[in-house]
Amino acid sequence: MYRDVPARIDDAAAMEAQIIDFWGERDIFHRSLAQRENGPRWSFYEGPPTANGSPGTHHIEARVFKDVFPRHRTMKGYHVPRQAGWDCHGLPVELAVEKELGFSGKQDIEAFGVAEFNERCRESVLRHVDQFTELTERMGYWVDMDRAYWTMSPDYIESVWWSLKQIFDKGLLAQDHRVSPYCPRCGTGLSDHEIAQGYEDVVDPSVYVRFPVTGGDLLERFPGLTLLVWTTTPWTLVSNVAVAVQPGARYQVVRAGDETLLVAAELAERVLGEGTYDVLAEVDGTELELLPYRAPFDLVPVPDAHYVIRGDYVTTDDGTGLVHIAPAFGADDLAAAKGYGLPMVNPVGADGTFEPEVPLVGGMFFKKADQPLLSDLDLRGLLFRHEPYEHSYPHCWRCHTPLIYYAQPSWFIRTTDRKDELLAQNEGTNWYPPTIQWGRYGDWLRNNIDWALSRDRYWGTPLPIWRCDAGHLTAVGSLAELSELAGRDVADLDPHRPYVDDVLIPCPECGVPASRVPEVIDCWYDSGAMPFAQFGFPHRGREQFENSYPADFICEAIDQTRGWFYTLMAVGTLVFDESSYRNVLCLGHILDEEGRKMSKHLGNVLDPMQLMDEHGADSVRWFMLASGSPWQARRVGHQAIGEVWRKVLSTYWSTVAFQALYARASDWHPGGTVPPEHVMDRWALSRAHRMVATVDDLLDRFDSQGAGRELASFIDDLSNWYVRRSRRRFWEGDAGALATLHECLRLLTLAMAPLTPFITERVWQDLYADTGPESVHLADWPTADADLIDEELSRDMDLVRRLVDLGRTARGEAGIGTRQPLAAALVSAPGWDGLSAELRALVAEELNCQNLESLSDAAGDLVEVSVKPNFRSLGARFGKQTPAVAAALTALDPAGLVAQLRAPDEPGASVHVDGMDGVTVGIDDVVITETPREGWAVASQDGATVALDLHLTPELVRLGTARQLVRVVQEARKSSGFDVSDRIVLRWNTDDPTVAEAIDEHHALIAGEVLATRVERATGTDDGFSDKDGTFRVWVDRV
RNA sequence: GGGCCUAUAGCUCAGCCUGGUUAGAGCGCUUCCCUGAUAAGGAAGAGGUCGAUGGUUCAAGUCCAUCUAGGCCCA
Repeated sequence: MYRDVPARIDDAAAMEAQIIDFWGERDIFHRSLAQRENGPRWSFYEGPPTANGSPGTHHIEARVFKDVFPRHRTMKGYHVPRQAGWDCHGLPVELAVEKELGFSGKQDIEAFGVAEFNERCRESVLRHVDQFTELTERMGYWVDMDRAYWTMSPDYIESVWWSLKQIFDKGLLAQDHRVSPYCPRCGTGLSDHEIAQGYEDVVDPSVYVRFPVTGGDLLERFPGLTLLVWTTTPWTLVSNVAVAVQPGARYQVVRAGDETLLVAAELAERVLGEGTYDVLAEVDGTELELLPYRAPFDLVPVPDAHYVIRGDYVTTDDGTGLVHIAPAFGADDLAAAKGYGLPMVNPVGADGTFEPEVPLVGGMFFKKADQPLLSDLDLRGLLFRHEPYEHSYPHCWRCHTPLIYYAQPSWFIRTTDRKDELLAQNEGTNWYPPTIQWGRYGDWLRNNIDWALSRDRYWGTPLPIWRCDAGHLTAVGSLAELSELAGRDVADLDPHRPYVDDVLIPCPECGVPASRVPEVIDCWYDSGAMPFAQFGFPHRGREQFENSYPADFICEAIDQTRGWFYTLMAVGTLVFDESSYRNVLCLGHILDEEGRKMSKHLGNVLDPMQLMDEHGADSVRWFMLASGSPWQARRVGHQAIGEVWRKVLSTYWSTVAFQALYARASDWHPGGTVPPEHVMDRWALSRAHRMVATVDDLLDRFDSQGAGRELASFIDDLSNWYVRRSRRRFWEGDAGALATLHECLRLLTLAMAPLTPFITERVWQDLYADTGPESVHLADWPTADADLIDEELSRDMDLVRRLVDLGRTARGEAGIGTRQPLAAALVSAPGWDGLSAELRALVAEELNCQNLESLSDAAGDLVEVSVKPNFRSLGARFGKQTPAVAAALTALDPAGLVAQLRAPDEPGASVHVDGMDGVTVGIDDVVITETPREGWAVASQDGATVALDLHLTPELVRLGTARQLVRVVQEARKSSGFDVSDRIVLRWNTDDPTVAEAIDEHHALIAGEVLATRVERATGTDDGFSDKDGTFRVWVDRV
């Protein structure tokens, strides 16, 4: 028996809260996993959100997609364990804590104490994880949070250590001096994918500086020769050691005013201005090699330097083609300078300021040094030109400090050694959308550079490498291993700094004490290691790991292409020679209603909890899944989410409420199967089974938008066609109708359950839990029965609905309401002749016409025929000749042509076309439109015509009046709050004798329609209900 | 400078892979209709050079090229 179902859900959030309690009380999530334990495995990896702040609306997006596909697969019988995870380490957490403590750099942390600082970091993580847990539960994301992996847990760290040791043993983990972007505020280098997050547009000086040549043949030929050098980082000029030119490029010695300048031929005009100089000579870049010059500054000693060198990377795209070289501050610079044995000059300290003893700029932050240096150059006449230059420059993604390209020792993973394998792994990965694979992501892989792994920080996985004074390196793969090496039990040690730093081991090679290197690792490595570290593999969880690797499905937003998607693939490929995922769904970002990124800065952030409390989690979920394309940036707003409820979920609910209302009213119980006989029932079931097959297929292909579209369209068909057309049968308690809607709603509820788990659970509890599994989420995915899918009936029903629409159009244009019965309608449409009597009756009833006839049966004179070529079918047959055939068809007498085409024993009509032989067209090659000549209200579209007989007899008018009265009485019943099965006494009154006559004549019909036990004429004229013209008045009383 | 995405009604978006001669939906506006479930539903009206140009084709919103604008990502 159904539960009593309210007509409306007024408070979606309250309903959802009850459902969350229900799931919790009955442990439905865990049971949904347990009951599939023996099913085939479908492996999903949860990308851990960084627990460094409060969750935002964009977290709902990714988490909905991570929920819907595992739910679908689970219903289909797969075992889909879902372990939650939290990304605990890293700069973001440290920065948040620094901010809380009011720190401004590493010195403060050292003074405060690393142990205490890391304890604060741990607390901060716990705090933020609580908020994520709350969001996750509220939105109905089913993921196992009781067994969540924490990247800061000792088990996890040990797994990471193990994998790093694997990589170390393969010779792929090494320390190197390299120029890499470095954040002077945070005091650490950043990896490439971190830099990717932090480009900001800035205005830097673009300066052209004179470097006077001090020797060589060229100077003898051109006294006063000066190199014109371009740079956007004037502060690096202090550390200049050389100038690089492109070998093979042409350089010109030019006379401009009283100066003799050297500049790339291609750039001379752009730099100097057209017609302002004379070219004195032209030389190749190689001829300039070793040409000495005077450095722009003499603030720090730079021995054995300051001459022109070759630089293959130098371009003549911008600047002057003469590139200033400062090896400490540019990767290319360092490489080019190395070949000449040039010194590396670095007067900038780790905090980003010039060494105090440097004249002019000592103690100054590097960026701040540009201005005084430029003024000095200007004073000395070396500044040729100075203009602002807007470009994007990398900044620290957390603290927004401009990064400095800085030579320093760092630990790298040599991913470039495994580039081909990474490309091969990518080849075997399915990307949604596919363009990412060889677009954005493939591009990144092809330009792969080594992974800068180390961070000179505190709160992170310590790099498990011990080094002795002799420089021997020992990689350690677990605390047990460390205990063995150290000769004491450290199995229970917190593997974080500073505790792990206190463990010394005798170097296995030379026996002298070795201590851990000071660095921690990039937290992106932590998350990339989750496929095995989430189980603590290989120290524990071996079976779980082996059963789940690689993942069948992962999903995050597009910013992870160079983040998690990369680190996951890189770690997997390096450690196991196989990428850790097969299918990856890559989501577009969420924007605000104006199409801008959501950011605290702009104040356009939507609070996710508030959003769900206002609209319900189901509406928000549906919006994320089905509104617009998931892999494109989308705008989120209250209006769009509210519409989901009004259009989709509320319509679904009211159909459920309708079914429950009439099932209960007629004491109907689900159970015995009633074979669908009625044409509407057969149609609805066919439609429902097709919906199930379609949604299943789309969800298999990760197309939630398509699935949502199909579900919404089915809900619309069910509510606004099946139910509306079948209402009378429900009033009568028709078992076929009730059984059909029961089954359709069951299929719908199951198919929709992965998308909107709350409302479907509510419906399941109210209608289905009695006769099926106790939760919709413990049910099996429904099987689409191909035998019940009737394509012919679907096509016929489409025609019926088209004809009904046309009939309404015709009524609208004639100004005759649908309630006024008409005597006849004429119909012409392809397929009309094949329509069954019951479907024709449907059209007649819907159009309120007593008779339907075929227009082509009507006398020829009454009918106007027009013929239009059907280009689609003609084009396929006649190609180039299509227009000629079409023109010939149009020129023919339409009536004659149609007669020929319709003749039973002829294959078609032959048409004369100039220059062509034996052209024959069939009935499908034309669109025939038939319309009556006059006296009818007509509507036509695409070869279908409905014509209404507008002639009203007094009988028809009286019947129309009766229908008007019925309608008013129904309205009266409703607004009086009567139950649908209440019997009434109906009293009426009117001044119009023809109206009275109509009511008298049809009183039995009226009584039946409105459930009146008595119909009587009254005398009063006040109160009651009246039609809008006031021609009659009615009173209703419950019996 | 490179890569990718987007451009269709006032707004939000389908349609494009697989070309067919009257380009759709929702929201909003106007008029009308229907309604013993519905915050619904239906019809009509207003609103489109389908970003621009060129090409392929009998036929282009759809395929190709170039360009413009916006966005994302990278150097």
